[in-house]
Amino acid sequence: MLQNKFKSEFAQLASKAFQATFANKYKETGDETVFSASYILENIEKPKDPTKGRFAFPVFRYGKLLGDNPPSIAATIAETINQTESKLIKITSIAGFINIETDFTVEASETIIDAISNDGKYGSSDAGNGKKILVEYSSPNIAKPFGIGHIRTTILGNSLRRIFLKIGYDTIGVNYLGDWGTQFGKMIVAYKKWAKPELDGKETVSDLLEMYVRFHDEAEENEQLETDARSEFKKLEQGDNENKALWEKFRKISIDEFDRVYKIMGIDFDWVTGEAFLNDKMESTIEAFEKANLVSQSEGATIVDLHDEQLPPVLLRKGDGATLYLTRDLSGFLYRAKEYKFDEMLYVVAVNQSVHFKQMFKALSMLEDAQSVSENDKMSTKGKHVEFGMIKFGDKMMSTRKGHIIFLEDVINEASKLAKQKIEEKTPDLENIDEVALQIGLGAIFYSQMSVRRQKDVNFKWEEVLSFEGETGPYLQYTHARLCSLMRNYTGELNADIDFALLDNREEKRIVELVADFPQAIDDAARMYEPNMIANHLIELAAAFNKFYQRKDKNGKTDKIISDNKELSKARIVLVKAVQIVINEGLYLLGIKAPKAM
RNA sequence: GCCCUCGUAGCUCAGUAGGAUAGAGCAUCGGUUUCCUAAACCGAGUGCCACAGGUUCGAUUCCUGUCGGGGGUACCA
Repeated sequence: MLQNKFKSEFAQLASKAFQATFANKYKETGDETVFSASYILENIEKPKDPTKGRFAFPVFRYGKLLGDNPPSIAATIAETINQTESKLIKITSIAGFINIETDFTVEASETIIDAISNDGKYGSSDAGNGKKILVEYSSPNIAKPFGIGHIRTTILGNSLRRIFLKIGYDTIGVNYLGDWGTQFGKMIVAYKKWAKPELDGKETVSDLLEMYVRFHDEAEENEQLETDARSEFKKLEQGDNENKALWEKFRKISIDEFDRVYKIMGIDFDWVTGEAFLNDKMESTIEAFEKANLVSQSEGATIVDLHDEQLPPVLLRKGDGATLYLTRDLSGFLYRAKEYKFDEMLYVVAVNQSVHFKQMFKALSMLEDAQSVSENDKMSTKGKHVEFGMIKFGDKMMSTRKGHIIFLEDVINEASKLAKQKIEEKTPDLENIDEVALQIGLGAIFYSQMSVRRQKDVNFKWEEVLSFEGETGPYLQYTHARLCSLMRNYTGELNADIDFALLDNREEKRIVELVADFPQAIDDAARMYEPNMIANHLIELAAAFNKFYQRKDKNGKTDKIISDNKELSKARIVLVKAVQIVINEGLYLLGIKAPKAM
């Protein structure tokens, strides 16, 4: 990264400056590490207020060591550095901070050339080379519709997959369908009781949902239904033909439906699997725990006691012998560990399942301990629950069981309908209106999920998801369309001979910095499993650009990007191109399409 | 009861490897277009950063406790 060039230049010079100016004290302290270039490099920070400087280095910790006050130290070091006539950086100091300004022409030219020459690859890195990461996300339940409740895992996971690919990981996006479990007992009971013969073979997911909701309604009055459901599921697990046929039917209806919705949304997976896939792997999982002497019987169930006051035991088998979700997840982990030898396994699942994952990782760790797996070969430490907050609707939690659900597709339709109205009003000549309207509608929905840190609970509000103004997906898309429009309008030459020094106003400078910092935003997002950090960065960049786009000159007239001043226009248009590349790529990482016009 | 998580402007939220006077959007009010896409831009106001301690030269950020919201706490997922 370009930043490192400036930072290490500073670190070298500052380290020397400390030696030169505080030679005696420097020796006395006996602590030379804090004066080393590498230590200084590590502690360079970015001021929250960008007008303070490109980078900053606080010297407070040197106060005691050097027996001087921080402002004075900062001033002395700054002065010394400035005497060395560095071409790359210029130093000022204030109140204990050394502020670093970079040579703007160097930063602008290198950043813009880097972005343009790499195009879509700008911001890519090899940080993850040789490493494999699995990202499990979306994972809808068969026989249930795709509700708004699944939106966060789907959008977050899709984005994380793209982010890790971007930084060089061998990335495998996994859709782990909920295609097994007691809920199928419920569905089977419901179907056998209430299926409409005339619908046979034509049932849709809504029909399935109707039965599911009816089951829960009636089960409140009639406990027998729950018992029946458990026994139907057990029959299914034992291979009962009729139940198996029903299960396959439900599964097919659902998967076809999911595929259709994923296609609309532009969500990709590398491996679509499910719980049922693990059916023949369950026995060996339970055996492994038995061999490790970790299994016991309790209240009729087969359990693994985690010996942890905070964690309930893992139930491998229920009292009736059937397996549970956790049993299947354990099997899934062991299978993936063996087949993929991953370096990380991310589970993008809501926070209300955190105990489940704690139990799972603890059980796996105990298993590996019992098997004397060496610390280096342990897989149990590589699982990570990437948890996110719940979606509420009108202060109520969503609940499929109560039929309390907003269909994702309704949200998509509503959003694109609104987008279409807006296009017809603003740019009626646009060619592919329906396509762009969908992209914008999805942009609004996707962004609404990315604009908040994942840990937070979110309230689903139509007016928020359908908002196209301010900090929204459509704002970013609009900015992108504007950038594309500028490039279409530019008819001048675009040779390599560009005078970057012409980009000298504050707005242009800010834009260059944000373009330069884009790779860092990607790394941060990956480190924190937090696409929100990319979304924030894009908003900042788009805002900086829009400000520049509409800035006025001394006479109060718009200072246009494309003007009679050919050299200036050329320098500005390459900046425009660089911004367009970053926004396009950033939106891609969030799973959002960037139309060229809207 | 215990565990996890969140608590920043009227509303929704940034501020995530502790730093310099805490920032955006929405909403409200006012302004900008003889058109490089006004889905934009400019201007105006608002904060005991839930509360109380602690660590630190420095805490919205880390630690402890309290209060409040949400989630979870063996045969659902």
